[in-house]
Amino acid sequence: MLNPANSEHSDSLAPSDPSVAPLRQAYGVNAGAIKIACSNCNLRELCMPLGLSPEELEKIDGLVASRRRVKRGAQLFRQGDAFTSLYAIRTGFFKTCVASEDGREQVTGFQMAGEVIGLDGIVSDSHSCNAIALEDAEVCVMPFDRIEELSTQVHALQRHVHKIMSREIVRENGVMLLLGSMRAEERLAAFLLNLVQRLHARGFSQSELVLRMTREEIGSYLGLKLETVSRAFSKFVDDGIMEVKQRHVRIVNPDALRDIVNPPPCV
Amino acid sequence: MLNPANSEHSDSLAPSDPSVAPLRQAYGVNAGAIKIACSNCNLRELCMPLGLSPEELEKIDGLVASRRRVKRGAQLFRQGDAFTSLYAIRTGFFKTCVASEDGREQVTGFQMAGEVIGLDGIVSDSHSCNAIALEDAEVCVMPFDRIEELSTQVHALQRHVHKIMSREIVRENGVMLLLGSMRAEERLAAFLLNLVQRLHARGFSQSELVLRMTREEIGSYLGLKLETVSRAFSKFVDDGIMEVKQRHVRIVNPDALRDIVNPPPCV
DNA sequence: CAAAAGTCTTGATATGGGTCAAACGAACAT
DNA sequence: ATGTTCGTTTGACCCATATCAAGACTTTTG
Repeated sequence: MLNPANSEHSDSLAPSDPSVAPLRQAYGVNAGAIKIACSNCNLRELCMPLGLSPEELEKIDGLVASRRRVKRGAQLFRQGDAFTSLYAIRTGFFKTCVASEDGREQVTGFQMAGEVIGLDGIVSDSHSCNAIALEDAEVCVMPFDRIEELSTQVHALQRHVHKIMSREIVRENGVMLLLGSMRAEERLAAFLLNLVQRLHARGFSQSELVLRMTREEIGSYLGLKLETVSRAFSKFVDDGIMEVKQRHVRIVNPDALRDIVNPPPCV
Repeated sequence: MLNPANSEHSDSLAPSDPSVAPLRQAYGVNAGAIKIACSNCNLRELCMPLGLSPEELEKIDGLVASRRRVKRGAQLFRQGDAFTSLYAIRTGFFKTCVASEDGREQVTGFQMAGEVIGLDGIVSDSHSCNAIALEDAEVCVMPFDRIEELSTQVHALQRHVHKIMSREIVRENGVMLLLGSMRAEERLAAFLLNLVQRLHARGFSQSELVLRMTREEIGSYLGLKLETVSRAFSKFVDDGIMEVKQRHVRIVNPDALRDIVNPPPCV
């Protein structure tokens, strides 16, 4: 059975940082006084390149100018804001969305710890989408001119920036495939599989997750109405593929979910 | 009236290159013998950064390792190919598309002269989509390791690469909005307006264009079936918004087309 | 604690676009 | 020139999802 009552702590997307906590105790300082340094951060392998030399690591430590807390519902940046920095998510969960002139809104992505947002702003020096925290969040602010400066010195960083942008392009290709050619249940199945896969990579369960977004936000992302999303969830429950209680989801039969996205060849 | 018969030359996406032609004559050499150099290329302002110093320009000239011709229907690269280079389109017209395991295909973009393709390959060192020429084409092959090497020396190039990738991300955001929230006629209107706008930036007509892709390919890009695309065209013709004869399109009432994409506020 | 606002589920009905089918026209090969 | 293939248009019908509506549950606010 799902037990939503006790999961608010364990399913947090912001596991306490074991690499920092001991330091904090040893020197008896508070979080604010600790130098902001990627070399100390347990998310480093998610947002930063691997295999850096000690010297390179030291340079990289200068990348993060500051940290910024964003309350649930607040905007990290909005359409039209001047672009200055990329943001690496330390804790919390975001959505990015674009709005057309006549008010239609489209969620373009959901981002979690270790992922980088703000890439949309580079091309025109101003952001073309909104980034909104879906739960209290903290981000590392990385001024883009510093990134560009350091990229010329640390080749692995340059590589990494290129890969992050390319990954986003490939991700959006996948969403286009989803929006252009999949049916409602296929879309939701693909979405859920993607979410658990990313959460699993961060040490969470492969089968259980807590959605941080509403049915309407899921629907916007998937090009569906909230009622359709709700019905698809109900269908999955009826078919014994998952248990759903509000935003708590447990995937009982992941293979069935995969088969929905990629129907097995009719033998 | 549309006159398809005489437009095969004038509407080519590959205007002859006036900056190269005189050189060719002066030295009595053929195209192959001319040094491949962006500094000579009239598309430079489309694929390369502006405001380079003479020294920087000279360095940039080393970027293009070779040119490659791609026949209509042939693939420049395909899903799974090793990633080595980005390609700047000199002449011709491409589509990029992704395919899911079960054979569904989604056109992710149409690219024309001056645009760069191949960015999808950076993240995993192998391409995740197919690039197919929709008419005989020629591309400049830019080995990506050279790009990264030069980027560390020429700041404007680094900037430029970042902007090109960001632009692609923003474009795909727009397609997601289109696929997620627009109706068939809105999608086609938005698509046509985008096409003429890009063609106009290359010196072609604002109102007349020749489609290089089939109804089916348009439909795949827009998340519609070819019959729906055809019906939307017919509707536009009925409403006097455009004239359509096969792939030749003349936009008679661009304002009406814009109103379809962005309905004017009900006063 | 109660009221209010927000979120989710479910049912009934409507509709935009998909599917199937047929015919036409253009391009191409024999 | 003539048959063949491919792309396009159009009609008839159908279905997946949208829309509208009501009620239940949850969270927030006073």
